[in-house]
Amino acid sequence: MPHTLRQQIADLVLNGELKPGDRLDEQSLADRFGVSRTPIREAVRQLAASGLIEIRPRRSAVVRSFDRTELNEAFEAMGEIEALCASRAAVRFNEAERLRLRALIATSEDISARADRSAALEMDFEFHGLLHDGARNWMLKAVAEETRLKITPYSTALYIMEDYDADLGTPHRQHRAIADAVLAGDADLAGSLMREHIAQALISLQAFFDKTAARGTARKQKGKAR
Amino acid sequence: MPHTLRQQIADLVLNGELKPGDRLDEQSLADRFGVSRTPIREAVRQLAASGLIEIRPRRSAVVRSFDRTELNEAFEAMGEIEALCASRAAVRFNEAERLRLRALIATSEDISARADRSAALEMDFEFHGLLHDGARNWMLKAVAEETRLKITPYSTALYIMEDYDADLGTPHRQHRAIADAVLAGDADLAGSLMREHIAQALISLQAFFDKTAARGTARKQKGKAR
DNA sequence: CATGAAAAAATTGTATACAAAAATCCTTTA
DNA sequence: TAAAGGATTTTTGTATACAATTTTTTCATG
Repeated sequence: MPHTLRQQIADLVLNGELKPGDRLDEQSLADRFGVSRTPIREAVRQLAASGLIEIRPRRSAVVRSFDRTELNEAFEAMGEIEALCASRAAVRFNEAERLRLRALIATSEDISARADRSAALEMDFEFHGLLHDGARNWMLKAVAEETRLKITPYSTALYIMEDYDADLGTPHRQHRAIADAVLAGDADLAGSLMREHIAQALISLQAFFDKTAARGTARKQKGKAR
Repeated sequence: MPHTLRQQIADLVLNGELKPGDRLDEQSLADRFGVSRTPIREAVRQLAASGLIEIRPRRSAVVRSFDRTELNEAFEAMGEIEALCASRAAVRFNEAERLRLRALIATSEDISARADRSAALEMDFEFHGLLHDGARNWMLKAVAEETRLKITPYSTALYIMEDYDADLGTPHRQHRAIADAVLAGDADLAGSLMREHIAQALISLQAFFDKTAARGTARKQKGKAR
C-alpha cells in the first residue's frame, strides 16, 4: 500500500524519529521521499492543520511541542473525550466488537507478561480505536483520534526510550477493567474508568519526563518544554 | 488586518457564498485573491485537514457535505463537547467573564427582539466562544471550535436564507438559561441545558432542510445530502 | 431525440525557478 | 578570547511551466 506522503511524514513524528521541537526541512524531506518540495509543503501544511506540526512563517516547520500546562490540559480533554467514547461503546457495541474486545484483552495479557513495549504501543492504539468505532459516531471518532494524534509524540516517547522500563502492567489492567465495564454495558463505569486510565497515563508521562529531564539537564534543550 | 488566505477561503464557506457540495476551482480562487495556485492549494489542503473541505484526488475540491446521519452524529458529538465546556466554565469562570456573559445576554435579548438574524449568528459565535475560553483548557477549546467549524456551513444556512423566518427566541432563551446556570456555578445544569440547546438546534436545522428540500425538489440537487 | 464516442478544453499534480528572508560562517576588533 | 558585524549560504514563499487526467463539447448514429 503506497501510504500517502502526508501519512509518511506523520509516521516520522509518530514513530519518534522526529521529536517535538525538531525542524522539518522541506528539501531534505523532498529528497528522502523522492519528490519535489511542492507536495511536501502541502503535506506539512495539512499536518499543521491537524496540530501535529507547527508552522512559523518564514521559518522551518517544527514538530509541535507542549509545555507542562498544555500537556495537562490535553490529557484532561482527552480523558473526557475517551470517556464519552467508552460510555457510548458500552451501550452500542455489537457482537463482533465484543468478540474482538475480548480477543484484544487476551493478547494484551500476553504482551504485558512478555513486557513487549512496541507491541503494547500497538495494542494501545487498537484498544482505543475499537472503542472509538464502537461509539458509532463519526464525529466523536474523528475528535478522539485527532486529540490522540496530537499527544502521541509524547506518549510514544515513553514506549520508545531505550533504557526506561515503562510499567505495562497498570495500563493493561486498566484496559481490562474498562473492557469488563463495556462488555457489562455499564456506561458510567466505563467512562469513569477511562478517565482514570488517561489521568494515570499523564502521571506516568510526567514522571518519565522528570526522570529524563533530570538525566539530561546538562545537554542541549531540544524544545520539549516550549 | 490582512486575513490569511486560509481564513479568506474559509470565510467563503462560512458566510455561505460557497455551499456544501460546491466546487473550489483553484484558478478562480487564485485570480480572485490575486495570487498563484500554489498558495491557494496549500490553504485548501489545510481546510481539508480541518474538515471544512473535501479533497478528491485529481478532481476539484468541494465544500464538505453531510448526509442526515452524519449531521445527526455531528450534532450529538457537538452537544457533548459543548456540554463539557459549559460545565467547566460554570466552575472556572472569572469575574471578567461573568460580566461579559451578562452583557452578551443583555445584547442577545435586544437582537432577539429586533429579529436581527445576522447579529444573532454573530452572537451565537460569541456566546459559545466565551464558554470555550471559560473552560480554561486549550485542547477542549480547540476541539470545540473544530467541531463547530465543520457544521457551520449548515447552521449558517438557517440564518442566511432569505425567505425563512428562523426562530431567534428559542435559542436566545436557551442561551439565557445556560448563562444563568454558569453564573450560578451549577456545572451539571449548565451541561445538560447545553446538550438540550444543541439538540434543539439540530431539530430546527432538520425542519429547515425538510422545508427547503420540499420547495426545491424540482431543481437540481446541489449535493447537500451526499 | 437520445445515445455514445471522439475531440477539445479545462483542471489538477508536480517540478522548477527565483526573489526574499533567515541562518550560518567568517573576519575584524577590543 | 569574546563580541559584533558583514558576507555567504541555506531555506522559505510564490510564480510558472508542463504532463496527466478529468470534464465538457461536438458530432455522428441508431
